[in-house]
This record gives sequence, structure tokens and C-alpha cells, in this order.
Amino acid sequence: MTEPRFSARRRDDARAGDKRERILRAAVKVFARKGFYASRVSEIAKAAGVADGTIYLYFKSKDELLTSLFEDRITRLLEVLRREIDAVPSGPGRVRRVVELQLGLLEGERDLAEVITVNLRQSTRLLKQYATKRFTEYLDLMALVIADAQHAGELRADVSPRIVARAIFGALDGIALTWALGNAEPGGLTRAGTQLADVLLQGLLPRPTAA
Amino acid sequence: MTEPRFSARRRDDARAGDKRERILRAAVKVFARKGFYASRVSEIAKAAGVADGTIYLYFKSKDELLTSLFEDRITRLLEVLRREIDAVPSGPGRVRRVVELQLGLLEGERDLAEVITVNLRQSTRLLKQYATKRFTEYLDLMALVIADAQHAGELRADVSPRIVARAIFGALDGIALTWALGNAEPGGLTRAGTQLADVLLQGLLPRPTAA
DNA sequence: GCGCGCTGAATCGCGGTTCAGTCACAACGC
DNA sequence: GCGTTGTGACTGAACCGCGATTCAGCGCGC
Repeated sequence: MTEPRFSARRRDDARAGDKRERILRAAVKVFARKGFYASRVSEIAKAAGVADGTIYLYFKSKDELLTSLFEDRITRLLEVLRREIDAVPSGPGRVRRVVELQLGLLEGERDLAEVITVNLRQSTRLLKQYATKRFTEYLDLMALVIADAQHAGELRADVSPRIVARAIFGALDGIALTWALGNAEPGGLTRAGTQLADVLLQGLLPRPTAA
Repeated sequence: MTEPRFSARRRDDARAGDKRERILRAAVKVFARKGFYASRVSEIAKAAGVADGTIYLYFKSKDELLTSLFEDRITRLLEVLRREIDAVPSGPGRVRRVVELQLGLLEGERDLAEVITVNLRQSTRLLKQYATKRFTEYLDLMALVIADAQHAGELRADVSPRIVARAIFGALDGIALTWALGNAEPGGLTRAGTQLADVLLQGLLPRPTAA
């Protein structure tokens, strides 16, 4: 229903035609620079190299454009995360992998980092209605990783997996936010990820011997 | 310049007259419920019990209303934090105090929690221009607490104080966010604060003996 | 020709902002 | 005391610009 029928193969036009994706990419760029509300649909159209009206052939509204953007990108992220988690056996290893992976991914996509950290919260509707779906899915995944490791005795069990999951999400978000808003020095996110993982893992170890 | 001259003492009207504060309080409530952009100035006026135009006697624009809100509330927070930090001698004690204090404060003001966590990011202008002032001040304060403790040998020195500060901010923000958006169970924030502090402190301890 | 993807100028509603009045009160002269 | 007038905080209906959305065409490929 959102997708254009079929075809759409312009033989004279080199760019692959996937206009929907072109629009999404343009939206990321524009939203990142100006924020959702300050961004004009016409700007996104221009950035994508399409007419204003074309956007409405692929998305119901400006709002739905933002929603789709998250739906799409977060779905991708969840896929990657699930795959990686499965590939790592140890609990602590998983935590480290997940933390480093997420910041590593954003390192290469500053615009996306900004959209996720900043714009996720722009549309209250988006946050309160939509986000409580995918976002919860994300938090649940993180909490599960923690809980599993706790049951295996690899991580201390005296803290709530859900709280830890939220804290990890928040820490990642906060680091990405300040990075995206600041000078975004190269390698900054990756380095931060390693350090965050270091602190988290030591903090989550089963209580050593003495409290 | 923003304040009305003087007088303004209505003897027949019980409410203390501080209209500016009344408007700010109303704004917190409305922004929290609907988000900055979805909130109508007329709604804030109604909630504050003043006319639409009155708001413009105290604030230049809707934008400036939001800005003033942060300026005001964050200034208060910084004051409280500084005082508390000075009152606690040990580094780890300070970290715990700061973490627990912030979540404790928000526990009593759900609306404010929501405004800070959600709306702080609504106005990109606010974030990029204004926030880089007070917000930086906040991060610097946190980083200083960490750095001091590191120099005193109370916390591990192999992580960047700034990264830790950002991570702590993010973790607090993330926890407050999910709390404010969720069921906001009573005591939830306080409990989360304790656990977060537990994990952080263990994680930040000087490396035990074996890495 | 025809269908379809696309275009982009025009529309239309919304809501931030303005500003001409209103009103309560204080100051003043008597 | 008491009318008169000045002051300025406050009001709220109307204005006006903006920008999301629409839709009457357009032209390319078949």
C-alpha cells in the first residue's frame, strides 16, 4: 500500500529507482540538520531530487515519513543485534558486543545518530504510540541478554535487568547525542564504546568477594 | 525587562500574582502531555488561567518560553547539585549522591521529568545553541566530580571522565524517559537510582587486583 | 493513444502573534 | 471623603504567514 505498484525502472536514469529509499535517506539528512519540525517537506523533496508531491506517493504524511524512518532503521538494527547476540556465547561478551556494535554503527552514520537520538523524541505521538512497540522490543532484547547472563551466574543478579537495559540504552543514547551535537571527532564513538563496556562489565560482575 | 514593573498586588485575588511562574508551571504540564510542537499557546494560557496575550508580556515567543523553562529549572538543579557535592567528601559518595539525587528529584515531578527528557530535544535550536551552554555546564560538573575522584585514587583512572559523565547523564535520562513514558510506578525512579549507582560504583572502582 | 509515475503551483487551515481596548487601582485636587 | 484622571497589566478576537497537502496535468514507455 505504501510501495509504488511495480516497475519504476527508468532506463535512462542511472540511480536505481528505489525512490522510497532515496526519500528516506534525504529525510535522515534533513531531519538531522534541522530537526523534524523545522524541516520542510519541500526541502526533503529537493534533497531527494523529487517533487514535493512525490513524497506523498510513498508516505501518507510527514509524520508517517518519520515513523517509517524509524521502523525501517530500527528493524535493521534489531536484526543485526539478534544475529550478533546469537554469535556470541558468553553473557559478558554479548554485553560488550552489543554496546560496541551500536556505537560503531552510528560512527559511520552521524546523521542517523542524530536522528535517532534527537528526533526520536520530537514527535510525542511517535514516542508514545509507535515507539512503545519497536522501542519496547529493543529494550526487551537488551534485558533478555542481561537476564540470561544473570541466570548463568555470569553477571550479578541483584540488579533488575530492565533497569540495566534502560541504563545501557540511555548511556548509548547520551554518548551518541553529545557526539553528534559536538565536534563528532573520528573514532570518538568507538573509543567511548570500549570504555563504556569496560565500566559496565566491571560494574555488572558478580559481587567480587567483599561488597 | 521581562518582569512586570512592580505593584501587581491584586488584593481581591488570592493567587500570589507571580504570573510568570504560573505560566511556567502550566507550560511544564502542557508540554509534558503533548510535547512542545503539539502544544498550543492558547492551551498553556488556559492552563495558567491567563489570556493568550499575557504570555507575550512575559516571554518573547513560544520558543523563548521553552528556553526560559530550561534555563530556570536547570539553574535550580545545578545549584542543588553543587551544594550536595560540596557536602559529600568522598568521590564515590558524590557519584552515588548525584545519581540518586537527580532521580529522586524527578520522582516528585513527573511532568518536569518528561519535559527535560523529551522536550529538551524538541527544539533543535534549543539543543544546538542554548543547550550547549547550560548543558555543557552540567556535563562539566559531572566530569569534574569523576576526575577529582580519579586523582584521589578513589576511582579507576583508565576511563575518560567526560565519557563517564555523558554515560551517566544518558543513563539517568534513559531511565527517567522510560519511567515518564511508562506507568511511572511510585518509587520506581528511586529504586532505579540506587541500582544504577551500585553498578556504576562497582564499575568505576579502581581495577580490583586482576583485570 | 494509453496508463502510470511523477510534477509543482495553488490551496487551505492552523495557530503564533499582535494590538486596540478594558479595567482596577493609585494619585491627586478639591 | 470623593470625583477625576493617568497608568499599565491584562485581555482575546482578528490577522497573517507559513507550509503540509492536493490534484490537474504532463510526458515517457509501451
